[in-house]
Amino acid sequence: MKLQEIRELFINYFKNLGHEVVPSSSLIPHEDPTLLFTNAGMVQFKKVFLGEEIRSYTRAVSCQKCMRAGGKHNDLDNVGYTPRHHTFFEMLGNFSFGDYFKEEAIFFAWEFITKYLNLPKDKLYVTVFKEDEEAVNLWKKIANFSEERIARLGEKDNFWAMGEVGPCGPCSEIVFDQGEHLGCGSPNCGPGCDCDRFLEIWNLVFMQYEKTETGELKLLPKPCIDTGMGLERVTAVVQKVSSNYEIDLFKGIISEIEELSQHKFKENKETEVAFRVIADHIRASTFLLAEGIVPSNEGRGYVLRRIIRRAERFGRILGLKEPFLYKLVEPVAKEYQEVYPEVKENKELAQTLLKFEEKKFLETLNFGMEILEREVEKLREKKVKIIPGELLFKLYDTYGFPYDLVRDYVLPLGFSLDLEGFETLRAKAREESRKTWKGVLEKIPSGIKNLLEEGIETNFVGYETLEAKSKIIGLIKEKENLYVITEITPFYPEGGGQVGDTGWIIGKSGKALVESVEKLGNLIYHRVRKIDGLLQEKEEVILKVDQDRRFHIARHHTATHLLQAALRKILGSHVRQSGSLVDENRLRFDFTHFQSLSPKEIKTIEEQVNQWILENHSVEDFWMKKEEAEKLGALAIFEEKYEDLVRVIKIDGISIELCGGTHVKATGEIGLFKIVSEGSVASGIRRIEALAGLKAFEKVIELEERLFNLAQTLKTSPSEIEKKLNSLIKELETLKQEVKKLKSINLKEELENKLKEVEEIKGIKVLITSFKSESLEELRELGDYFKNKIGSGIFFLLGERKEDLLAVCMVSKDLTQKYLAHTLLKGMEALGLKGGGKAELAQGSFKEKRPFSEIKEAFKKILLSL
RNA sequence: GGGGGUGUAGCUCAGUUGGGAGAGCGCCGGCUUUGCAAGCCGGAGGUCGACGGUUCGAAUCCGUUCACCUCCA
Repeated sequence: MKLQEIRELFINYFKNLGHEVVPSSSLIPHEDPTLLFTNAGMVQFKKVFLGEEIRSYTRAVSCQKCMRAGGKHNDLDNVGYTPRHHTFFEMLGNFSFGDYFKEEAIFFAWEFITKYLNLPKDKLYVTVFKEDEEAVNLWKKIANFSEERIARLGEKDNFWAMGEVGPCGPCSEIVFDQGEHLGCGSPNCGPGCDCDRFLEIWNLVFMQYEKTETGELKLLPKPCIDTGMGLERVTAVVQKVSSNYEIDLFKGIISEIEELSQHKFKENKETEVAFRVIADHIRASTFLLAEGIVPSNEGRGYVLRRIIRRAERFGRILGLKEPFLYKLVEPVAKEYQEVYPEVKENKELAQTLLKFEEKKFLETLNFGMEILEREVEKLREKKVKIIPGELLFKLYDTYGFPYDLVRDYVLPLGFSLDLEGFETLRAKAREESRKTWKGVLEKIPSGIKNLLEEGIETNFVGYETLEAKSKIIGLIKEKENLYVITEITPFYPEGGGQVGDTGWIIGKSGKALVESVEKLGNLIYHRVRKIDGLLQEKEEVILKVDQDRRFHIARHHTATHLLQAALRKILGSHVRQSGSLVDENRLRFDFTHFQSLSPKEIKTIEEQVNQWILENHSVEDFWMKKEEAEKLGALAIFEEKYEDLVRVIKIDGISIELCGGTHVKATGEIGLFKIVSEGSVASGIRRIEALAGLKAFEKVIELEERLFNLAQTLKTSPSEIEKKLNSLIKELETLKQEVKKLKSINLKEELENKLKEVEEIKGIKVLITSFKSESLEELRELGDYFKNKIGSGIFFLLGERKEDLLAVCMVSKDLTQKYLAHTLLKGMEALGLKGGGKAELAQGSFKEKRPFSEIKEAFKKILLSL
């Protein structure tokens, strides 16, 4: 049976038992900020289990894509060395939300495994929680198991909990005996053993308790079922192969790696590990990229980068030293595109990004290699034969150069490695990083949190109206700020990249200016200022949004949607929003794209957006189920949390986006759209800033005015500016040349006169003179002139500035044996000079001005004294 | 969120207790050559990432900040 068939069989089996077939949710858990990736089938049902969400069904079945890398579950470093570990895998599961419980769950599992997958009964065992006699009895009854086929294990293995508090319960795992030859040989070896012989294939969780904060276990009124069976693992068992990597799904991927590397999968232990790593990681990378995650140096993007780099490193073992991963996207897509369309849709994007990332890693490696070579050379000179832990760590930590590549390079050169030192430093750094974690800054006023806990919510009516009457239900003063909470409000609270509204709250005997509006849960609070008179609790007030400002914002927001649509149309569908800011003055849009936009592209984008504005498409908003919106192809921002019912903004024929913001009614209202800047925010992410409506018009006027002013200054018309400017530049250049010539003639005369001032002291040519110069640089140049002219000698030049005198002392090289410029200069310290320098050149300044003659005499004295 | 590193000419980089901003490649002009490759001579090109401080004087020392690389959370 193929993997594909097992997946279908499982889904259909439970579908026929009345289970709702729920599609896999995204690898990015939108509803759970504590989780980096979806790591189990139950993640998307978490809220249902917690009783915070109610669905129209009570039984569900799913095949969920999962990722275990980074975060709590991290299998990354095991992948390759074991036959079972994956970063990416699929999890089959059936769920009961207060519907059936233990007996049915066990029965279904048993029936599926024995009757549908036809696994031999004599190879099957189970483990149960040691206190769960109910499960023991059910297994005896349903599977006809004798006591020795049931292993009773402790809390660590067979008791499951969602977190510190919340639903939990015992679980039971179905174990498959792979045969004695894989066993550990221990006399205690049995179904609970960790060794390769007894393979856990299906975990059934019986959620029957709720753990309270005091640690007490309360019985749940409606116990639930959550099960999970790794698809790759069960397929391996069904297909009777000894590792997950030998199932049908990996065949195409493995043979492509063989083709590329000219090595065989099972050539030896080392190649086998490398093949597994690459096969696993390319699968994970393809799925992550297909979900819109881009390699970066933090969060999920960082995990992706690590996966790619790890694959790259193992590729080197197979002699793959050029980018190759991107060539493996194709065989991965082939296996999955039917079931996961996102893989097919984002295939090209995944290939491009992978290649880009691979190239970057090669650069990193080259750079690290250079440093390594240099350091190794140094060690050789010092006759050290151990690579110190500090060096290993520095290469790893600072330059991202993996330790095993260092090993491969230095071992043949006869070095050993201080691994212990390396690990110590690494552990220290890790500890340091964890320790300084500060947690999120709490800036929400406590009074508002209290209101939320009381269950108070605000009804937002700002989509329909800009003015509303309501009752004040909260007045909170906290530090400098005053907050007003009303039953309903037309004020849009900051969120979704759109700034909050401003406006006024008007009561019978008071008026307040709304400065900012924020939201906590469903509670909207206004921060207000400048109270005219007094607002009172429970009072009826009028809430009035600043209408002009709101329209400016709406134009910018709708323009943002048009911009995104235009970017996708012109640059490609890999463009995804990765941040956006909309206020009354501008819009800022960050998106994934890996090179800068050409002026031509920018122009085309501007033209497209303006074209759509002229076509005056209608802008509609409506609420719909999230799944339906996704089916329509609505663009959703990743990492953003969306409820089941979502608001959709549809610009007729152009774009559909999930969005909570405020918009214009038709694109024509935007009026004009103008991009003002394009640049980079981080690697792979570009930023565009643009203006809409009146703000764009104002910008154009401003540009026009500047042009006009420029023309006036240049005494020409705006159309002639370039011509005029060019001729001016040319003129300036010739004038510059002339001035230089004249100056040098003048200067030459002056300098020649100065040459007459040269005296001989102790047989040395000495020149002490002053200039009307304000810069040390000039004095140095003058000094150079004399030095060239006279050759051997000592030169002391003074310059005059507003506050002080500058001094430069130069000694020609042949005299530096006896006279040092900086010693000569230091000798003048008694006159208030500060400075220093080297043998040939010293410079400084006199803090207070002194007559030239005095300085000259002093300098001569010093010379004579030496 | 924290640690480490980098930022100097168009590119790759040097710049040594703080004391004259440099090299190679590229670019422009001239010469040499039948032409090309090359060679010779000359030239342009720098807010030394930004801001602030210390100092007579900062690319260099200190502080802040930004960007990029990298390890970790």
